[in-house]
Amino acid sequence: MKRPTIHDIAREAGVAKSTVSFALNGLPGVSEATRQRILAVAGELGWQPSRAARALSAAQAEVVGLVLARPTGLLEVEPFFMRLIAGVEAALGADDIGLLLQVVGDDPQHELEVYRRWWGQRRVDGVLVVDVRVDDQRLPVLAELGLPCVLVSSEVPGSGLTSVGLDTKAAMVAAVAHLRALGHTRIARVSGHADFQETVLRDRAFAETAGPDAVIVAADYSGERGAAATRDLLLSGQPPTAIVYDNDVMAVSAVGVAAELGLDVPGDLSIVAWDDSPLCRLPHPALTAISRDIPGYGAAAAGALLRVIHGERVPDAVFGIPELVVRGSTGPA
Amino acid sequence: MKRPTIHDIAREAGVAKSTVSFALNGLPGVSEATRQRILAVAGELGWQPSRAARALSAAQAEVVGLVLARPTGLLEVEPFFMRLIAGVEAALGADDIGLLLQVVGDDPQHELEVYRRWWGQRRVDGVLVVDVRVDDQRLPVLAELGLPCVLVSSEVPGSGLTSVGLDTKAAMVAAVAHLRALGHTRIARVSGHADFQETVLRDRAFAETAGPDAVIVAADYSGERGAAATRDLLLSGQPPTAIVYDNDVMAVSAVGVAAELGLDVPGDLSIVAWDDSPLCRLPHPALTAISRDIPGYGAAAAGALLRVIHGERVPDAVFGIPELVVRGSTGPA
DNA sequence: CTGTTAGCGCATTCAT
DNA sequence: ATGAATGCGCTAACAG
Repeated sequence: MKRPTIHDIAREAGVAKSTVSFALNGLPGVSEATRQRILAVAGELGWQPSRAARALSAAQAEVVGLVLARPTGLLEVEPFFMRLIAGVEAALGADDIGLLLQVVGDDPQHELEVYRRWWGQRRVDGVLVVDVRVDDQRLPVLAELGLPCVLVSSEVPGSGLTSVGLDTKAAMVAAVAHLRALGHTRIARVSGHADFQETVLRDRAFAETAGPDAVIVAADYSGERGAAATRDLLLSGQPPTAIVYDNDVMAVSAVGVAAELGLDVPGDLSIVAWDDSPLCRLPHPALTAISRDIPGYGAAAAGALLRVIHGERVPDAVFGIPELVVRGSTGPA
Repeated sequence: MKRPTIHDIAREAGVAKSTVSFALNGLPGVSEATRQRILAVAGELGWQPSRAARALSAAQAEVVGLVLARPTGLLEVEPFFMRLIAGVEAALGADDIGLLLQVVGDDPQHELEVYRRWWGQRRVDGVLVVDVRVDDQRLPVLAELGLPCVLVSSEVPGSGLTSVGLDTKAAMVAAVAHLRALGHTRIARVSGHADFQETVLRDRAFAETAGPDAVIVAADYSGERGAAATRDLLLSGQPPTAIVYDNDVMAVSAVGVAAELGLDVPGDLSIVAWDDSPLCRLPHPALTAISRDIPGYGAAAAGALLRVIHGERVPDAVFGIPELVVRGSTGPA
């Protein structure tokens, strides 16, 4: 009544353990007849390989890790991560690789500590790294540790680490062009964490697209900061007629701010969200948004990680084509 | 330049492997002097235990699993899970137990398949089970497999499985009492998945509190269904003046519906959300909500799971005291 | 084609 | 107090 082992199968089938191992792993060196018999016995016994034993022997955990390092107040309402994870697991599932998740506060030291432990104990074979910052202090450590990883981020030239990115520029162009076409000239943007690399890229893309003096107010992806930034913009001397937000959460909060100030959306203010999670359909009017295939993105990143773990040298990649989904929150200037 | 093992430490310190093992694990049978020397050497060498070896030897994965089985459209915007996970890991971190996460579509068979694999391969030592349904088909399987688990749910009498729940009745009473005090008499409720056990409990609590003929419209936690239910209610012959929602997402969408219908919140409609995630502060007015310590709840459930894994018989428990946080979305009838 | 054997790194029992 | 020996379940190199 205990877990059957290869040894049990061997005894039951009247062959040697190694024969069983070969048969089970589809390796040559076993006659088709014996292989079938072994498989049958394994099936009857309900045998499943022991992960621990396999991991020890193969020196492979068959697990990849993901650390989420944001204050939970930010994490829990940010749909991006669950969507990413869903995609990651789709790619991992085929090889039956597990995903070890760790959410740590906002402490980069803590995050590095997790990587050191995970890799030191070979608890994971590699990790996916999100929220890459400018001059990210994690990157050199990761490189030095030799922990296989893929940056879920645009490329980071000096790092020597593989990245899988999204086309930020194209997305920004789509958003701004849409607003321009509606006649907007005073277009502003409320950005995410100022020291995320992605934010800097969007800053640049926005400046190149909306003009160098287009206003950007820095926020941090949270509803609070997003709302505050929106208030600042709308109560300023020259309020914008359209605002592009760096995520859905801040864009949703902007609808609230408009209501609070008695402004009509999109009559007085057009709003563009970024990511296009189901959050965009919560407010009225529903939000026009930059839409990207986040699950697909996660799957691509996970696929790249598997190859990196496998020892391949994987080139940086850019995933997918952003699209603008027009809903009620944008209208003529 | 490769990973040091206990053997290396033993050689370096001039003792036997077992002595090193004893010293490292704080077991008696080693002189204090040797212990110190061994610890010093281990530190110099940067030794870390191999998880795979330890797991094989101890027949313990030191990992617990969590399967999330909802359509991703629902998962990604539901803050509950990330908050729960944050709490779970807080409890797991102390013992350095990992959390293996698996998101599967909406397929209960698929979920059971995951449990069978995880347990068959001893990839996890136990699991946390969420979204418990009425006559949940997973429960007997879990019990039969002998996979240690804790239901993140109110108790399920016949199941033989340990549960950690929240005080649903108290929460409902708080919500309804608040609305009653404001003079509301036509109070309705928009519920989550009809076949979740929690929904049934809330149905009953609502009927007991708001009166047996208080209207309940069944939805599924999604913004779409929540909005549709709200529309149904508000466009009916006797529209309610207050609605209690089973989660934050549907409550936020209700603000949108009110705006769409030209109704004032809370002037024409009072809204109570359930969970009190940061989502509640996104709309204007901000949402009054039933607040529960979800991270704490997750930690409690994880703690119970650890004890179950340890072989203890853990009694069902109810965690924490729900509170009503009053914000702008509720007002006099 | 099949069986024997020796690790993987750690825990632990049993002698010394 | 310390060291030698064995097993966890699987893989793989080797000999038969």
